[in-house]
Amino acid sequence: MALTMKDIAKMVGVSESTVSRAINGQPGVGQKTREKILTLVKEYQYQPNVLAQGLASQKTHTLGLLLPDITDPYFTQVVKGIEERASELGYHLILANTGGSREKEISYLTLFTQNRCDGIIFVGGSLAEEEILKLGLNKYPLVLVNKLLEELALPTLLLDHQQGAQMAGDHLIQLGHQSIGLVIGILDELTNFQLYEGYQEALNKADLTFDPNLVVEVENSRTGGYNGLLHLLELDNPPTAIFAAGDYLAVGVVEAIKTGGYLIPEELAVIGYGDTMVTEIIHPSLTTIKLPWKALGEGAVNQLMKAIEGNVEDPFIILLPEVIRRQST
Amino acid sequence: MALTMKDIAKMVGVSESTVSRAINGQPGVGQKTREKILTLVKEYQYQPNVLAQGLASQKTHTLGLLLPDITDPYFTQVVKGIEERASELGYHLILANTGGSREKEISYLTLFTQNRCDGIIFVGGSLAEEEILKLGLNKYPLVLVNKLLEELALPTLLLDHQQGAQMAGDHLIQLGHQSIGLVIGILDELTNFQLYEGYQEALNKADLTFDPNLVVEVENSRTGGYNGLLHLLELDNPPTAIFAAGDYLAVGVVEAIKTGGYLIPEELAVIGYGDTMVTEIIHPSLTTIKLPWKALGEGAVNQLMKAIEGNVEDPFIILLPEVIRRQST
DNA sequence: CTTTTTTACGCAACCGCTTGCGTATCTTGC
DNA sequence: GCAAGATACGCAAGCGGTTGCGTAAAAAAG
Repeated sequence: MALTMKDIAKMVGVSESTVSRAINGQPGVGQKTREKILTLVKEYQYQPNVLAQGLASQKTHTLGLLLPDITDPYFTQVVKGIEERASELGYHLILANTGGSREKEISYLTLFTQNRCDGIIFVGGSLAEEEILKLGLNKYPLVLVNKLLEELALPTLLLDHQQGAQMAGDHLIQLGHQSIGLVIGILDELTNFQLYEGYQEALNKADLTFDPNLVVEVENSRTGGYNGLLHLLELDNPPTAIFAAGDYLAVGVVEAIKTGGYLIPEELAVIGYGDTMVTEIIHPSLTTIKLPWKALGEGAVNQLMKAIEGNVEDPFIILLPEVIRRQST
Repeated sequence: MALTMKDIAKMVGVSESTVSRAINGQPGVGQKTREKILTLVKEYQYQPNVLAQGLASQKTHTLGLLLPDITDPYFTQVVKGIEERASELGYHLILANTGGSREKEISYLTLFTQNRCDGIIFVGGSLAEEEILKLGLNKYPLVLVNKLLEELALPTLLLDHQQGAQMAGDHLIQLGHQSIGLVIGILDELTNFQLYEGYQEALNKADLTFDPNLVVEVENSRTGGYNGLLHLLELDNPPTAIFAAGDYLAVGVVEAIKTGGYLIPEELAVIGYGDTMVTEIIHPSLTTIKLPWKALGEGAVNQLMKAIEGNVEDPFIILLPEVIRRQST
């Protein structure tokens, strides 16, 4: 059995309260006593029982992390950011992989709120407003990442996809392109729609006219990208550059271009979106928009800390992407 | 404040002990009382305080998960397997991303053993025997995944890389190849050495002579693979098939072959190792050896459960890979 | 050297749940 | 209808810490 505070107290010849105060750096302990206690603590490698601590102090120094899929490469970056920041602040993480199932989300959430965690970070996921309310989570320290519940004023961290698309457009325009094709997933999805808007905005700013024919809406996959590009090549005036609004789309696009025998970027430039690992693996390597997923995670922890302390100044934080230039433009 | 057991007890008009027993399905509670309690519990959504429970019962129903890098796509599969199985069994996970730093490993391990977790799963990582011993972990419920500490008889789960390489070799041999090149990372690394042995074994079994010239040892990366293949092409009798002992190596190899103007798989077949996502993204898609990472995670939890109960029958479990045939062979 | 203020420390209640043991109540058998 | 055994339940002592409050001792003030 591990050492308890009582043991330390007995060895030093003081009460448990004094030991507790000494360890936690609280006032009310004499210089010499404190040193004696701390020395013993070091020597015997005493570590307080976190459960007892949590029970007594109502603080667990643990954060609940809820996400739909831990194998998603974007989310792992978020997790890494969260873990690093949390660890710096002396917090630990309980991991809940929900697989997107509402049932699992609810079950984990109730567990988390049941005196297990000081706060919760909710990445993606499908839970809606009503359910959050029903669980009484709206006034629990909870931060949403990459997920917007408009009616709840919960602290939220998002990526500015609109801006990201605009940066992609700007990049191509700066390189002299006047006719830019957009290969994109279905616009019903919010992210895609935001990208679509950003694309338009970039054209507007540069006084280029928007041509709906240059936009192809496809399934967000490699084959989607492939077919999308073939479609664009059939136009009377095919574009000189493509914004493929997703890296997998971009891979398909690049493949289609190469199959068609065109040169990248000389005859057709391509920019992707997302900066997954595939962008460096294909040839030519892909210029893309890098999304600050890890920073999103770090920011989430910072926000959560504020939520725990009860003073979130600015509930909405929106992070900006960045252009990573490689060989395809 | 959440409901406590005392509240429930008061409502039903019994003592806390009875409530406790009713909830935990223990004997010593009358049929009617039990029902009354359970109804109230449902109605008010009472959930016991896990900290108090853990403190009193010395069981936390929590597992510690230690791994070097959560963004590694192999590890995430392991994590997924662990999470699913643990969740099935009513266990939760504390996540420790150590970045491979010993300091963090030790700090997390001591935390875990400090009444926080019922057991630990240690994936990869750099900690050596002595340190495990020093932490008194050799008799703590601990399972190693993808990491071998020979002198400690800790329950361990490994992948049979030797067998995997043999399967790769067999596959190529069955397709009629007699001269098989091996592009591999440095042989000092255990995994690579095992792959190397498996390759030889496959040749032996088929009565093919082993030619050291066909083996190139390179850095485990895309460029490593690229250069490795160029080297093989310079031989007087270049091989007709390549086993690239890693998917990234394989990507480089494929690139080099395509640059050289050869056809895959007609003139040169390629098989990779690992089945990361890249294998489906490159063209032609890569035949590869799939490693059962997720199963490794599930198995780890099963072993850990046995370790917690104190009866591990067979401490060493070795899982077999599988050939995934695609276009490159 | 006394009086007042400050500091150092102990006491004990509490956090919410578990569990061994004792007793009142209920069955069962004769 | 009563002794003996089984059953249902309560009591109270933990589990290992934290913390408000009271007091004795030390330091500062007069």
